[in-house]
Order: sequence, then structure tokens, then C-alpha cells
Amino acid sequence: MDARTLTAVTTRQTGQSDEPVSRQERKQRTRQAILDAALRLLRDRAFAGLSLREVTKEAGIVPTAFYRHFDAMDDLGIALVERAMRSLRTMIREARQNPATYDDAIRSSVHTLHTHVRANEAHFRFLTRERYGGTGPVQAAIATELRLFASELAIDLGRFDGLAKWSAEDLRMMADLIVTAMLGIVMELVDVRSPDPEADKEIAAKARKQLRLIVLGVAGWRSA
Amino acid sequence: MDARTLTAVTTRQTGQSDEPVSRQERKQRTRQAILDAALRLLRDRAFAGLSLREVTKEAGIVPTAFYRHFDAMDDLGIALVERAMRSLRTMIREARQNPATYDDAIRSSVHTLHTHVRANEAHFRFLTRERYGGTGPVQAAIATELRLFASELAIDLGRFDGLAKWSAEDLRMMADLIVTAMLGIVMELVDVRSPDPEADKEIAAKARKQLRLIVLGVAGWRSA
DNA sequence: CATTACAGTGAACATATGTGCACTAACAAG
DNA sequence: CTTGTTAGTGCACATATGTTCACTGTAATG
Repeated sequence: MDARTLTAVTTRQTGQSDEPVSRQERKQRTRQAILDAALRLLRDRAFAGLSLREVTKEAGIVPTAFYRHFDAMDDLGIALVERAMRSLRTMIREARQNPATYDDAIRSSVHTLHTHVRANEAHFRFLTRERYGGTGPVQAAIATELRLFASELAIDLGRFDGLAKWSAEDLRMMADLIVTAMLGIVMELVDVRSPDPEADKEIAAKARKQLRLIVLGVAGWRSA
Repeated sequence: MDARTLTAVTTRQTGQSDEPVSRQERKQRTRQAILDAALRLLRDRAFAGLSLREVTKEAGIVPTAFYRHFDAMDDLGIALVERAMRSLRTMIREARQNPATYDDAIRSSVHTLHTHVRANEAHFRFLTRERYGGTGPVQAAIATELRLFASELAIDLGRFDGLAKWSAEDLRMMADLIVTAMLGIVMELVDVRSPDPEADKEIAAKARKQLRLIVLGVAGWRSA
């Protein structure tokens, strides 16, 4: 097997072998293949228990080729974080377009959450798993991104009636609670088992109730 | 070095070598040494990235001796879950002794939470890390135990004023929310960095506020 | 005291891993 | 057309890992 096998990955991926592709286009594609391979393996393993060779084998390339794209496994990890966070941000952007009233916001937010999670299970699974489980650069990267995300949510919350006069600290507290609760919901959704559509409805209902419970607390709030 | 080194672990552990110890007592001790070694390593690694040889080296025994206590690493994992859950249950038992009013319950519960977590950081770190991060038997064991724990909490909640007439499902929903939120708090506490006592106070304050926000929601609740 | 059970050792092996190196075919640039 | 870049290959090697096996000293048993 000679270097013609260079095309092995990309062709397997695109399905058609001979459309002309630029050089960096090709590089991008195998890079993507590595990411996808990793995500595929991460469905039942944790990132820490993932070897370079495994990933490259799954991606259809030779181990040493890995270094053309990443310095080490940790680099792959943070690349995955970026990619997964892009999915998260896309979801948020859509959820943010929804309007004023609490009840509508909850309903539609949970709906878009459910939709996006199901559409990008691998990304969300990676995020929720490695948020706590991961160590080193990966967890750090996720923690940073989620902190940033919670800050934005806190600002969003401040625009709602009844939250306008809350302190930044209290808003942040509430945002953190929401983020943690919803990530718990995400974890239940992407848990490997039960592709049961009935269970999905129950989980979504639970998510709505939890959000509603939190929001109801706002009415009685006075910062201690 | 011959088999007299059999005493290496136990002596290093107890500090005094020649108090008479029964045979199974000795076995129990090295088993404990293995658990402790694992927990020590798990401070900065995830369980998945932990090798049998590493653990035994840290424990001060030879790799093959591991099999006298566990069939495989997974067994070690579930043993760790059991041990960690014992710490959790001990904490709960203490928290449960506290009385009626919401406000007092929150205050004292967060206090005992903080105390116990600081006293058994390794256990709680392991639980929160591997709850999501872990895969296979370990995560399954934690999930089962936490489900059970949430059920008990739901029952406890039902005894409070204003919650007496809630459906079992709603109580469970609220219990899950509390468990998830508090495990998030625990994670912040055992996060490896900042042994800052000032940060501890802020985290505790945040925990109280989150619980208060949830509890306040009860007043306005009507099951959808 | 004689015998058995067994928690621990140490050597050995097959396998998996990360990484360095020389090489090559194809694209890019002149 | 020639020349240089480079994403990929294939080989090689040192190291780490899980697990087997025969063993040994000591506590437990009779």
C-alpha cells in the first residue's frame, strides 16, 4: 500500500473520489475525519481512555499522520471543545430569538434544546462528559467557555421583568443554576441507552418544570 | 527483596510495624491502601486514564497482588463508588437530623455539605467526576446510587409544608434539581485549585441562594 | 508441632502505545 | 517543465501495560 492511500480517508468520507480538491481542502478534510473518529469513539469511552493510535485507526490514517494536525492528544481535546461549543452557541443563538414572556421562553427554549441535542448528540455528550470528568486542558477549556456562556445568560436574564433590579451576582447565581440544571438534562438525553422517544418527552417535561420552578422563585426573591 | 516485604504497605500505613494483626485484618489494610492510592491518583487524573500498574505502584505493592483484591480495574471502580457513597450517606444522615423551617434547613444543610466535602474531598471529587465522565460499570453504579438517593430526598421533601400535596413525579423533579445543583456546588468545592477559604464562603453563599430560589418557587407552584 | 491456606513476590510474555525517521506521490509555485 | 512543499506512508524502537505462572514466608488450623 503506497501513498496513493492518501485519498483513502477523504474518499471514504465524501463518497466520490475524483472531484478536484485543493491541497488545504484535503488537509481540512482529514482533520475533520480525525475529529469525527474521536467523537465516534467517545460515544462509549471517556476522552482520557482514548489513545492516539485508536483515533487514527478509526479515522483511517496512520498514527504518525496525526502529528500533521495536532501536537498531541490534548490539542485534539481542545479542538473538540471548540467544535462542540460551536454547536452550543448555535443553539443558544436560536433560543435567544424567542420573545418575552417567561412561559413562552421556557417552552421554546426547551424545545430548541431538545432538537439541537438530538441533532448533535456527539458534541453535547462530549461537553457534558468532559465538563466534570475530563482533566487538564480539556476540562479547563470547557470550564472557561461555560463560564463565559453563563455570563451572557445572566445578562439575558436581566432583561426580563422582575429581574431588572437584581444584582449582577444574583443574576449570575441564577444563570449558573440554570446552566447546571440544563446540562443535567442534556446528560440524560445523550445517555447511551434508551433511544426511547417516550422517555424524551418525559425528560423535556421535566426540564420545563425545573425551569418553571426556578422562575417562580423570582417572584418571592429578596437578596439576603 | 523477598516476601518479607509483605509488611511494606501496612507498616508504611500504620507507622508502627509490630502490633499483632490478624490475617484478614492485613488483607483489609492493603485493600484500603489500594483504594487510597487510587483516590490519590484520581486527584488529577480521571479514572479512565488510570492503569493497574500505576495504582499498585502508588499503593506500594506488586502489580499481580492487585488480583488478590479485585478482578479488574472496573471492580476497583465500583468499590470506590461504594466507599464514596458511604461518605455521601453519612453526610445526608447528619443533614437529615435538622429540623423544620425551610430557612434553617437550607442554612444547616449547606453547612454540613461544606464540612463533609472538605473532610472527604477525594470521595466527593471522585463521585462528581465520574458521575458524568466515567463510563461503564462505574458510571452505572453512581447513577443507580444517585437515583436512589434522589428518591429518598423526594420523600423527605414531601414532609415539608406546601409540598405535602405534590405529586410523586413533581417531588422527584424537584429532588433531581436539588441534587444536580448541589453536585455542581460540590464540583466547584473540590476543583483542584484555589484552596482559598474566601472562595469557599462565596460558593457556600451561592449554594444557599440557589436552594432558596428553588424553595421560593414552591409557593407559586401549580403542576402544569 | 505439623500442615494447610493464602497474601504477597518476581520473572516473563504478548500486546499496545507514543514518537522519531526516511521516504514518496501529488499539489503549488517558479 | 522544473523544483520545492507537504500530507501522508511504513518501519523501527523504547516503554508501558495486563496477565500468567511458579514461588515463599507467615498466619491459621488441626
